[in-house]
Amino acid sequence: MIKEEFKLDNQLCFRLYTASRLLTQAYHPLLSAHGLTYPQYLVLLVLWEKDAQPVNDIARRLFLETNTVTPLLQRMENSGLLTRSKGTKDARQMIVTLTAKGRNLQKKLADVPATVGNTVICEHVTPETAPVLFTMLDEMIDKLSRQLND
Amino acid sequence: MIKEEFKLDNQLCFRLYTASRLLTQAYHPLLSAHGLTYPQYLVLLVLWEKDAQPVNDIARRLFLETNTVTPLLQRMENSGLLTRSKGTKDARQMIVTLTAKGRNLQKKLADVPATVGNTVICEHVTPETAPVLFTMLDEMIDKLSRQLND
DNA sequence: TATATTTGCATCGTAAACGATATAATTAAC
DNA sequence: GTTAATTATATCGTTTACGATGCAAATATA
Repeated sequence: MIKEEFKLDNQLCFRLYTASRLLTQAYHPLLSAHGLTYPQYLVLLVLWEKDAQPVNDIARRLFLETNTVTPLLQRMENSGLLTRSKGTKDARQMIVTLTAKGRNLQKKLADVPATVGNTVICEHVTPETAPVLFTMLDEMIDKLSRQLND
Repeated sequence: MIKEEFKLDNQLCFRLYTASRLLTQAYHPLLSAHGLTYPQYLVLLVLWEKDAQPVNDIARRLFLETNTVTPLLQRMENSGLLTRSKGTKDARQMIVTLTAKGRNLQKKLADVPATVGNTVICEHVTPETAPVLFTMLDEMIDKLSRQLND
C-alpha cells in the first residue's frame, strides 16, 4: 500500500497546480479573442494600476523572474500593447509604458473579471467565503516567497 | 482610478497561479537532486498508486492533455524511470510501467511530502485547516473541469 | 580615482502546457 | 462488410517558467 503522504488526493500543491491551470483555461477564450495570453493579461493588470514601470517592478509584482518577463514584454511590444524605452535616471532600466491600444483593452475586457468570477463560484467558494481563501493563499505566498529568497 | 475587479489584489486566479508556482519551486531542490521535475514527480505519484496505466488514464488523473503527457513520459523513459509499450488488448494504447528505478525513487523521496508540508504551514494554513482549503479547491477543480469539457 | 561588487536586463537551453493537426486502431453505422 | 465516426497517441508550433550565464551601468570600496 502506498504511503498516505504520497497519495495524489492528499497533495496541496497538485490541487493548486490544477486549480490554477483550469482557471487560467477559463480565461483563455475571453483573452485570446483579443490576442492575449493570461500572463500578458497579468502584465496589463499591473500597468493599468500604475503605468511606466521598469521591468524589475513588474516582475516583482508578479513574483516572476526578469528572464520570464523580458520576452513576455517583447512579445507584447511586438503586438503593439506597450513600448519599452531605456530609463533616463538609470540607464540600465527598461521602462515599460502602455500604448493607447494597451490602455483601451481595459474597456474591451471590462466583463472578463465577472465572467470568470461566475465560473468559479461553487458551494464553498462564494463572494462571502473568498476572503478566507484569499487569506490562506496570501499567507502561503508570503511565506514561500520569503523562504525562496534566502 | 482602476476598477476594483481589475486590481491584482482582488484576483483569485493570480493567487492560485502564484501559490502554485512558488510551492512548485519549493519542491525543486528536493526533486532535482534526483533528476526529477515536479510534473514528473506527479506522474510517479500516479504510477505508485497504480502501475501499468495507459497514457490517457495518467493524463486524466492529472487533468492534463495527452500532448503534454506524452513528451513528459518520453523524457521519463529516457531517464530510465518507466517503460512504454503498446497495449495488447487495444493496440492504440501505450501502457506506462515503472522500472525498478522508478519504483525505488519512492523510498528515496520519502521525506519530500513532510519537508514541503512544513514549508507551507502558516497561521491560517495548518493540518487542521487544510481540509477547508482542500474542499474549496476540489469544488473549483470539479466545476471548472466540467465546464471546460463541454 | 581605479577596482570590485552589485544591479537591471537580456540571452540561452530545457521542460512544461496547450491549441491544432496527423495517424493508426477501434467502434459504429449503413 | 464497407464506410464513417470515434478514440488513443503522437507531432508541431508558440508561449510560458526558470536555472545559468553574460553584459553594461551604477554603486561601493580601497
